[in-house]
Amino acid sequence: MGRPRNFDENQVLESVREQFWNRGYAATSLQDLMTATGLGKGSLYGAFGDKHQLFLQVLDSYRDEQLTGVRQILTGPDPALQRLTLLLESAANGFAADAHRRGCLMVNSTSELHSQDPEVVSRARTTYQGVEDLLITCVRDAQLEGDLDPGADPQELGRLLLAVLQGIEFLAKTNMDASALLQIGRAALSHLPRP
Amino acid sequence: MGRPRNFDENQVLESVREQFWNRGYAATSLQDLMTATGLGKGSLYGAFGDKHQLFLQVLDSYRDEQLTGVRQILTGPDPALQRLTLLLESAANGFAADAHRRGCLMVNSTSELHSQDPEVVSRARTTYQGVEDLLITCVRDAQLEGDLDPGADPQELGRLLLAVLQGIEFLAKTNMDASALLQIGRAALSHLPRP
DNA sequence: CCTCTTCTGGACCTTTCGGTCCATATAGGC
DNA sequence: GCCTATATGGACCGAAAGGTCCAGAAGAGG
Repeated sequence: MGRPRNFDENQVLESVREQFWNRGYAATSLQDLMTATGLGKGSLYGAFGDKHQLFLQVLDSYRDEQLTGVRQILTGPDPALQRLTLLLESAANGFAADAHRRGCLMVNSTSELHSQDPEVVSRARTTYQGVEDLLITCVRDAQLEGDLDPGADPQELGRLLLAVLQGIEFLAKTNMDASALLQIGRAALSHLPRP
Repeated sequence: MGRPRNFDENQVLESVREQFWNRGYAATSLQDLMTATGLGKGSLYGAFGDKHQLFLQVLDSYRDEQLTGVRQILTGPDPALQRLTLLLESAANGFAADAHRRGCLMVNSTSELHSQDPEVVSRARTTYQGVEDLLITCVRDAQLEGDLDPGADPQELGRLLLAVLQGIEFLAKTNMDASALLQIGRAALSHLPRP
């Protein structure tokens, strides 16, 4: 009943995500979103609510994709230590490969809005809690496989790797050399306690 | 000659910094800056130029203070390894102690503006290049003092510590527990290669 | 004490912001 | 082929943005 939507919601969310990613939340205007999606205000408001609600939906889908990506890397068939290496290396390479060094949308959004928008903070918290859990599990696997010191605290190592990951993300935005970013990731792993 | 300034420039820069720190660049309006400083537009524009120029001056003074603070910690009389510990611990404690978890102004500004404002990126780059240099020197000292493996690459270790520092800064903004932040800093140091 | 130069605060301007509203278009259900 | 319900895009709104400008205030120098 009624007239059907004339656009694909996921596709619109992708275009909107690009805008927020390129300019940040406050600096992207409704006009930017309209031109990026080709939609009018009526459609945007009807389908997603106001600017803030639309932004949160972008963050939700982004978080889901991020967690899925990390999970894929950290639960592959290779040895656990190798999976951890792959994660850090692909993060460093990925951040460096982006010509505009945009970094991670969730990180940028958190940095911009954390002191004014609890809903953004809550999404950041669940995202990185999720990544932390995946890392800890993978560290535990590496201990079971005999590649890391079984006496070490897996939570401590997982959190350390999470911090290094975020550090690489930020330093990429300061235009640090790609080789230096990679060096940091490899250094973090090479100094984990061995059995 | 002429009427003298009716305010202290450094004091005004401090008030302005607080505003930018609390709300970010795009979200603080000229009105915010006027009420925060008690000055009119004429005075603000006359003394500091437009909003963007004023912001850059805030970043400059902030960078100087940051580098001075880090230098003070990393060149103290204690053993070098202990100085490194002090830096990471005071960073973790400092970020956690802020009730609003505002993080570092330079980091927040970089995350918000790096893809639109090369002048901000350049300030971030010099800031963290400076911190990196200080860290590398301190690592080298620790090697000379026999507390770290003299065969390790000091640049690699310094950069790793820089990344951990930035990681802690970010995770603080996601409301990670203060104890977890501290744990990360200590873990990073405890797993550095010993002689 | 008068003048000259700079500072000061607010009036004012243009533009753009996010958001609402509505006349029209359009497909599904009967 | 209606009728109904939703989608659509743009007109429209008040508020707020950043920036300019100016009349008056106020020391410093002679």
